[in-house]
Amino acid sequence: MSPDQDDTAPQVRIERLRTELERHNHAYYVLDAPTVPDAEYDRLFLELQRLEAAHPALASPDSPTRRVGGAVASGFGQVRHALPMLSLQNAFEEDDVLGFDRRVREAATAAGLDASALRYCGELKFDGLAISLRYESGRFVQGATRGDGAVGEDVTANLRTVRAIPLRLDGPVPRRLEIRGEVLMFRRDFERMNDAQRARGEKPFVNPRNAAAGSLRQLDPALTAQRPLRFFAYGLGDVSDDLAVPASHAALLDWFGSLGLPVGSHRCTVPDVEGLLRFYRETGARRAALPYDIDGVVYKVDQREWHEAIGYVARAPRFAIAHKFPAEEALTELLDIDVQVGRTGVLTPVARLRAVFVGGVTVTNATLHNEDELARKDLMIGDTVIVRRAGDVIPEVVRAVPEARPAQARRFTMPSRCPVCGSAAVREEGEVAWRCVGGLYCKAQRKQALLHFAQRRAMDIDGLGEKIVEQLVERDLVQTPADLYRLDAATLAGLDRMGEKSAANLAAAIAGSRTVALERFLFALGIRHVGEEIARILAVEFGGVDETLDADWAALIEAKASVQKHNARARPKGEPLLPVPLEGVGPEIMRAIQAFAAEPHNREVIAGLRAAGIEPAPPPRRRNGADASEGVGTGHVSVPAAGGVLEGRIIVVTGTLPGMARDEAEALIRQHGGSATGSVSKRTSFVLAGENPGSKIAKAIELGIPVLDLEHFFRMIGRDGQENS
DNA sequence: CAGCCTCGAGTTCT
DNA sequence: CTCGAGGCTG
Repeated sequence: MSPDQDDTAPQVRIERLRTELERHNHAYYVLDAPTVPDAEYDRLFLELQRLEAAHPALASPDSPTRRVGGAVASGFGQVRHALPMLSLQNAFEEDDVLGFDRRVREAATAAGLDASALRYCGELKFDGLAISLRYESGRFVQGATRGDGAVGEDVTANLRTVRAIPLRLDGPVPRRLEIRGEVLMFRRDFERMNDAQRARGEKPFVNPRNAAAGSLRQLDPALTAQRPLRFFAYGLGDVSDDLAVPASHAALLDWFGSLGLPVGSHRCTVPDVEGLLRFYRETGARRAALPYDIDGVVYKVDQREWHEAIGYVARAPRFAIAHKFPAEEALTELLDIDVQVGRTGVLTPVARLRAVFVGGVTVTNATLHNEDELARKDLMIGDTVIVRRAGDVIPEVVRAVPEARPAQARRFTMPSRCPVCGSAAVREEGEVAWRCVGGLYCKAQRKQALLHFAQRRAMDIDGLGEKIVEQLVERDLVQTPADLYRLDAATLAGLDRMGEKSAANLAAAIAGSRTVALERFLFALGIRHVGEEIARILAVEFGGVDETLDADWAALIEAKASVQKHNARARPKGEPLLPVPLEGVGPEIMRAIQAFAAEPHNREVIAGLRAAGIEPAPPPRRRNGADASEGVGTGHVSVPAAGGVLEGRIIVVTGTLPGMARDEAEALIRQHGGSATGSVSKRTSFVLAGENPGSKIAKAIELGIPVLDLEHFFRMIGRDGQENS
């Protein structure tokens, strides 16, 4: 370089500034110990920016100046993870942790390892977003969200702006190195950001987690750059070689630290499960003092080389588990109890609560289920109550705090009249629920009936949601489902929150729903006790709407009872077993259909629907013998195929399947001759589990029922995995 | 009649 | 997801 430019050529000065700024970033964001005043940092930063602007040839994507954000993305590309980002099994009770320890030791022993040498590493479970960072030759090249575990979104440009993420790693590292960790926001940063947000008249975020997620998904990286995001590394993804990588998990975290990656400060290495539980309790006690939110702790087998040997259950590693803190509870006031009217007229008491922040969201409503439940909890309006987010989602009023009951607290009684239509409300003998007897005269029931009719699993009228139905009923534009087909786009466009375009779309959706499978149509009618399953049975048995409604139900009830009596009798003489008519449909359901069919109003509605051009397509003809399906197959009907690989298997689907809706999976199961049910029991053949499976997994493990993931399932039905675009 | 097993129905918030 | 209740089995 030219010797006349002081002692520092721009190239050298730029490099020095970059190194120094990164060092300050590291001190501030990773070590939490600032080394220079902010003003000094800003001065250096500005100098670097100027130099880079003056020497474009010296620009580099890993310069700290790039952290302010580059070009605006028009969407996020997809990144297939070289190694899938698995989710962890959850433990809620100590017993679950003991079970985890037992399984780890069994698996280790079975793999020929000395279980007495086992160590565990305990660390915090950050409440943020899991991401994966790819470094090539120590340089940050790509970052992706977890997505469904297999494919995530490319958020490289946004992650570049996160100052806690080093753009270069410090030290010898594998040529290709993938770091897994969590992006999150510190509580104090979150508060400050929200204050600013409010000051600008913008909507504040609900909690640090949502703020972090929202910030990371900004299309403009410059916006992300202004958000105070942090990062903690906790795991390893794909690596090109193992040479520099430590053998224990605890050492791995230390190594991350030495490379310049932030790692959680609280962790432990212990020889046994007692040590883990101690760590859990200590962490729980310190939780509020941490600067960020955590939702539990994570335990991992410390010996990394044991991990593969210990193996995986379904999509989750068996060598690690997340021990969650109990559902967060909060105190609030029971302001009032409202009564909602459901599709079948059931009156449901709903608690109106003083807004309270619990488990990461603001809760204002909670169902109180029914009169008995209310009595059990002995709630009075005005009570201070404990609210919990049960099962991770649905808020629940746990109980009242009796000491805090004010003198003017009021007792609540179920109304004897429907709050919507004023009809009588009755509670049938032996039932828990009060019901409005108003039927379709009741606007609440009419609305719910329409919503049920339009729902995806019924007529699938896209765009006919609560808001629209509300207006259609209130303006008397629609009384019955048949009226829907008389609406035109112009009328629809006259509704609030409806433009020309959406009105046209809705009109098209309504018209398009006229071709429908018979079982969906029968389900859509909303006959009491007739859900999807019973509707399917009826469709297969009767093959038509009239055939179903005009059947001699009284005779069928009789016939079924006598056949069952006959079959139940001892038959030593080899008396033949009679085929049971309508298996799964008992007297109660039959009476409900009979009552529906006998109601002239229902017949009128059906006639109206038919006049509107609705022609439910029957499922393939039922075979009397055992011949193969010659059926032309009217299309989207899923009757169990005889002879499929899954014939006779009962399968339960739980969790989110990567790249596939739950219904699709269930349809697939039926296509291959299996049956899909909703609850795990001894009869269940196996459970098909996706991401974040629910309690069904626990039940399956308890009953010793196999758990498969989508890949295994595909293999089982002889279809290759990833065929979705 | 008791004890499963399923299905139906209702629900919260983003 | 959870609860209630109908259907079926022993």
